[in-house]
Amino acid sequence: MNDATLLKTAPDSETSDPSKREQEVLDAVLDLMVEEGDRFSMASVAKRASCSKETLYRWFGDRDGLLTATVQWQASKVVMPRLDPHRLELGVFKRTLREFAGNWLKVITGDVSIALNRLAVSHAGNRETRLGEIVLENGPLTMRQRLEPIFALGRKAGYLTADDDTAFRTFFGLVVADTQIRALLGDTSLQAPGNIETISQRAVDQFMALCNQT
Amino acid sequence: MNDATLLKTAPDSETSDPSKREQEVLDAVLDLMVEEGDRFSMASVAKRASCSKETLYRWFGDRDGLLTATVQWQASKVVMPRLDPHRLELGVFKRTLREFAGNWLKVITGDVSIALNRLAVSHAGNRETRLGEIVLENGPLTMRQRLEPIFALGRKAGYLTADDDTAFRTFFGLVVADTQIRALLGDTSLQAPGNIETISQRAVDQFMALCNQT
DNA sequence: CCAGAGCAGTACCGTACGGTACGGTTCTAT
DNA sequence: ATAGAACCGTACCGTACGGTACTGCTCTGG
Repeated sequence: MNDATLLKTAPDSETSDPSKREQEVLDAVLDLMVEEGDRFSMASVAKRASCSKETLYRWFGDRDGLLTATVQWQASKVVMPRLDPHRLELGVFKRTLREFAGNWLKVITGDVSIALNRLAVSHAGNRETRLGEIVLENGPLTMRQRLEPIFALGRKAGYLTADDDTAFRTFFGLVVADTQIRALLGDTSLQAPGNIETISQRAVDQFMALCNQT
Repeated sequence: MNDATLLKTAPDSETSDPSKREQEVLDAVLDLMVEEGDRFSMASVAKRASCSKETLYRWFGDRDGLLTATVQWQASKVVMPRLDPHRLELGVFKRTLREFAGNWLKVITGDVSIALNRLAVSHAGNRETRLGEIVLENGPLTMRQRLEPIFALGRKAGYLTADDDTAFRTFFGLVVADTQIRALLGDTSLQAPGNIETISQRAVDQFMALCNQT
């Protein structure tokens, strides 16, 4: 059926997709991460997922392997809407960017994203682990990849003149601003409803004003 | 001499300024924090600072007290230039903002700031500790306080129409963008020399373009 | 010169946790 | 039906670290 039920028991956790059961374990880890940050024990994971510690170690190698698998699992779950219209009117362009911005803000202010980024940040800086790298790849860098084709279309239609570097940096800054770092530092004053829509709207307007100047 | 040499031995570490010797200890902690993040032991602090663990506990209460004192000590060291000209020509206004932006970028990409923010981020989320709160207050919130009088002057001179909330969020976003989160996640591709000047320049130009629209 | 306090250095204690071993049970493939 | 593997639950081990206790040394005030 799935590779985790084969005799050889998932040889390398980094290459194979997690089985159903493994996914349950990883979701348990995500829960614990939201609740306790980095301070959960392997025993608590085993208990929460109703599995044995031995199984955890057989499947994921060690604690860091479990964390890595969890981060990758979450990354695989977050898919951003990818609208790629071939013809691009200004209204559609702006709406696309607004949706993108809103979606992004919702993701980075979510419990799981905050927990994951806290984990990655606190583990970054020591070699031995690739957590920071992975979150970096699946955060800003992936967003950039998804944004670039939209920028390209906008550029083609004459709405935008800046290069990808500048455009992305500007867009990121206007949309995210201090939201993420404040969330990571524990600021809870961001949960005003409708806040995200207001911010997305303004950010895209500002972005257009900047990139649309002749 | 100073209160730490009195008989009562620094009753509450949160209220009194650290003595010379205490400052040496706190600087040792900062060093260790840069080197090993959050994973240094009290024993390693004692060794590095050539003091006894007992002294650490007498002065700072417990590990969290030591971390808190360290964060506050560093915060007290970082003073941003505070130029407040009473008359404000456009050139001076823009130059002031550029210097502010450059200084800020230099701070947040520095080793110590990164280590401190990593620490605060990883400790945020659990009650029991105020580290996130403290870094938040001494990071974005202090920057905002320092920026507001400058904004006020600019507004008075007609260079800027946005309210403080919008102006600060916009300025922060354009200046910092993804720099800080990438640094915290371990991205080292930011050390290009002259980078900061380029970014500051562009950010302020963009800021003026946005806030200067009639 | 002496009394007393603070401190460095070190030994010590309790605990929590990463990682392993093992007995008993369930599932599967033949 | 049965052998064998995976797996759960739990007991176990070693270690690392937070926090305390103890022993002298040093410095200061009288």
